[in-house]
Amino acid sequence: MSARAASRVRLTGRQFELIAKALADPRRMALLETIAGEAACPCQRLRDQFPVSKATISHHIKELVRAGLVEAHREGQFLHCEVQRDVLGAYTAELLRRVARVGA
Amino acid sequence: MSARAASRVRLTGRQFELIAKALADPRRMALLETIAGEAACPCQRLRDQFPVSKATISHHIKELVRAGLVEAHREGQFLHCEVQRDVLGAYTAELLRRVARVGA
DNA sequence: TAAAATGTTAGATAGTTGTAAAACTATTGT
DNA sequence: ACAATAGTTTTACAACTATCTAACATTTTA
Repeated sequence: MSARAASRVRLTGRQFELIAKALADPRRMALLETIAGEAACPCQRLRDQFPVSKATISHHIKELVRAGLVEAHREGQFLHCEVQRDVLGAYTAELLRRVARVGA
Repeated sequence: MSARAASRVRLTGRQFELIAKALADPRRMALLETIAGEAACPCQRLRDQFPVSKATISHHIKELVRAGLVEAHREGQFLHCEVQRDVLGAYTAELLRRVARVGA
């Protein structure tokens, strides 16, 4: 099902770039992994697990949302973050497509 | 076969980071795509297609090799570059694994 | 209302990096 | 040997970015 879902997502060239950059920072990648480990992860839980300021977390979340890898919605004072696996799937598919074997 | 080949490659955490960073720059990504489009691409062909100095091309190639995405071997005065699709496959597999659905 | 908790924004700083010019090495051709 | 070609390395610089502190807005709780 995840492969079919990924094929439904259409990435623009710009989004492809944003995703690649978002994934390039190790800390941000780690944050994404933590978000992926929870159904709906509030930012505060991220602060408990990483030795970074809340400003930095906020910044990284913004980049992940901008890339489309994460969706965030407020619930009162909390910001719930949810990973978008279909977008990541579309990225890996496009990545492999761009480097596909010639004439195959 | 490409999926089986990818599963044979084992990425260290360090290499995972290097690959992510190597893919993050649009120009370097474009170079990788061009390399992938040829059986064995000499650097000079890259210079013809991109408006960058040879120093810059050399630098990007070095990063791609460092990440393991490209293998290069000299043949006389030429440097032939070849994309390592199994490494890229291992990267995408590891990426999806790290963000896999919980308990699935 | 006051205080506490959660997250955002603005500004500053330190580190990283993409780029080119220039000097260099190494190979090929005349 | 000389010149031309292919690529590397060094150095320098401008742009970007991860990070923090401090001030702010918003929501919950006492």
